[in-house]
Amino acid sequence: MRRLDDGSRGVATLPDVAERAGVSTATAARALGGYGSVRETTRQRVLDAAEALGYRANVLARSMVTGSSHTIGVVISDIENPFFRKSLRGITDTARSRGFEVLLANTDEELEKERSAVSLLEERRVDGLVICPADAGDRKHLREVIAAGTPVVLLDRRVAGLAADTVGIDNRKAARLATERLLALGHKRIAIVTGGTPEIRERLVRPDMKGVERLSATTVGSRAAGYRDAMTAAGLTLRPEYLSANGFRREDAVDEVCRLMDLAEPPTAILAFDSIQSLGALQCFRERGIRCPEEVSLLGFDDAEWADVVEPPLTVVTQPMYEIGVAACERLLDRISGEQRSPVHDRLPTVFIERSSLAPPARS
Amino acid sequence: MRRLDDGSRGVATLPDVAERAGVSTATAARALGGYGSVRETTRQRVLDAAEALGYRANVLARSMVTGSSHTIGVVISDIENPFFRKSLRGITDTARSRGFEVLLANTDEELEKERSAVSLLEERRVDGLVICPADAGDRKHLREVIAAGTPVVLLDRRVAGLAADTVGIDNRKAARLATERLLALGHKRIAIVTGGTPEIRERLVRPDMKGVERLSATTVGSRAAGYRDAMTAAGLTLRPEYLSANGFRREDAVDEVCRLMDLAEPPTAILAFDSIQSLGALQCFRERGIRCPEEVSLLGFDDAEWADVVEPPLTVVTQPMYEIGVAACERLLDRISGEQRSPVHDRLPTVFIERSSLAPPARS
DNA sequence: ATGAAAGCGCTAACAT
DNA sequence: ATGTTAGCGCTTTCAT
Repeated sequence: MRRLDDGSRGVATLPDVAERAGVSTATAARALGGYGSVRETTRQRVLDAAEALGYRANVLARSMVTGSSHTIGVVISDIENPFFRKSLRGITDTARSRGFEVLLANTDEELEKERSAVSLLEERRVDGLVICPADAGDRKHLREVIAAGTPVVLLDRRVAGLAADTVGIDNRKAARLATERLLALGHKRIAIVTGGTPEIRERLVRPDMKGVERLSATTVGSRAAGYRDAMTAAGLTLRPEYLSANGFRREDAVDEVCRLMDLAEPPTAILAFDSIQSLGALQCFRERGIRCPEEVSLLGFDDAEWADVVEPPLTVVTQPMYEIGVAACERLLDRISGEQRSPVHDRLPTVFIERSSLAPPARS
Repeated sequence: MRRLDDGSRGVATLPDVAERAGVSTATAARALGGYGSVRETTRQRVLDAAEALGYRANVLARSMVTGSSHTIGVVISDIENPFFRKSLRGITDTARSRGFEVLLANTDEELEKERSAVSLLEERRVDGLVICPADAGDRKHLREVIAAGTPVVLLDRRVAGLAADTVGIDNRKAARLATERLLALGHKRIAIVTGGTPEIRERLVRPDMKGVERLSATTVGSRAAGYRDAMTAAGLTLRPEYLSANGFRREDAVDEVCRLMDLAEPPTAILAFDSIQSLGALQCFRERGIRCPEEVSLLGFDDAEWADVVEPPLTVVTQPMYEIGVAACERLLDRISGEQRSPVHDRLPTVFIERSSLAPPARS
């Protein structure tokens, strides 16, 4: 064991193992790495020596010469969000099963944090990145990392003009279907709680929600477009006051839903764009003593683990969160192992789970 | 930019920057790293060259020579568990603010996965580890990594005889207090849903729960001991059928709580050892049409984000999950930067949050 | 203040 | 089948 005296950790290195086994480092490396050819007896000798010394390969050193760190970076906005958390699990499970480790970074939807995360991960020479890009703003850093040759796959949100694979769902269709369900129940006053930023709100409230589908925040944009499609197809006029985008946090949603319910003509149904927003709506109902679904129906995106245990049990459109993570990671790993093709956009199917938060509108 | 032609990524290296700036690599390194001494004009020239080439330091190479990867490994059982995920957020936030990255591994409470996770993280030369050790079994791998000189801090669970810092709460006291609250309400038939394994169950059901406090699964053990302390202090006899340990997953908890409620003399109050168990209990109540708290009271550990929105809103004993993560990470980082002291066991305070899932026992 | 040169621990030609 | 050797990109003495 080398350098035990100079204060450093007493870790055995390849030369140590080689010496003990009485072979060259090359042979030791071959035996340990299971490549090239080594006589069986030699291999055994090396393995024994490694075992005896408690040898652990230094993956960093290996990465330096092979140029591959066998690490992927995951950049998501918030691990607290059920969507990302479950996707992350899909990513890590897949990565590990293929011998990759995962470096994690939270951005809290802040562009600056996203930039620094990407930068730090680049410095660590990750072999690729799974990113859920911040909703708006400059995408230079993403363009650069792709240009530098690092494969990137986008999770959940699509970014126009970026040469990266994308994995998510068909948001526009899912939102349209969800809205149609509400419409079929007889609802006409349907509000959306998007969790978007104030800037997004400005786009939402343009006449006829024109151009929302081209919002940089593609998830919100697409879902909003799906909502608009269904509403206009039903011959309904869009009310700007039913289009909410007040921030992605739960408190924001509580405030927003309360505002909605305080309207002279409150909505009879609410479509919440993610589980945090649903939770906010539920909290508002509880605080105000508003009965759901008698007074207002609630339809949410994402089947959080608590969705069937709240009051009322929540009817949801669920995305295959874990599978989205798996698919994203697989796409990435394929690219890393050299697959060449133009960017693909995977759209996984959603599922409608009927529970008890929907009812026809009350006669008023 | 080197090797752009041989197919590798077009990343600039230190020599590239040095060449362009017309200095040696040593000077370039000094300018970039901000150490040693460099003339101001030289430094500027190097910085400009780096900027122009889009130079990103290769942290791996740096690690090789410095011996520090500025990375910590986090080994937890399941990121889906609110406790771990909030702790993880505390860990990552703290690590990042001090310039460290986080490598994540899930173990699903499986010892084998824990072993391999620790091993893989060691190979990556993490500077330290935050581990929530599997509940039972052999701890050789932990002992070894500590012996090899890698600092380790234990999250949530304590392991007897391991020279590692621990960060968690005073589980025994928290459980005793929780049980006393139930007792004060008049409950005598109080069950615990621990989420432990069948092996743990065997220890639980020994006469008078003797020796539970010495269980290898220290969280369950300590909490069970706290429960026992309160029950015996109140002069109550322990009923083995009220001591449940059927697995940590939600379905396990559902089954177990249903079994409890099917007893000839079902408990009038249940103490759930984590939020997953609480969720399971709630689901059982819902499926069986059991009214809570009228027919049975439920007191849970951990304040999950849904706790105030379920029916009934859940009364809980909450651990400062985020703060536990922060403290664990800080302990670890201090050790990494050379702090020497005998292992400490931080016990952060718990908070009791009164909501609506507790009531006096029904007259029967 | 700056440069030359020796590694960190490993892999990968190229020899033998 | 095995050994020799030259790096991977960086930091760090030791000179100058």
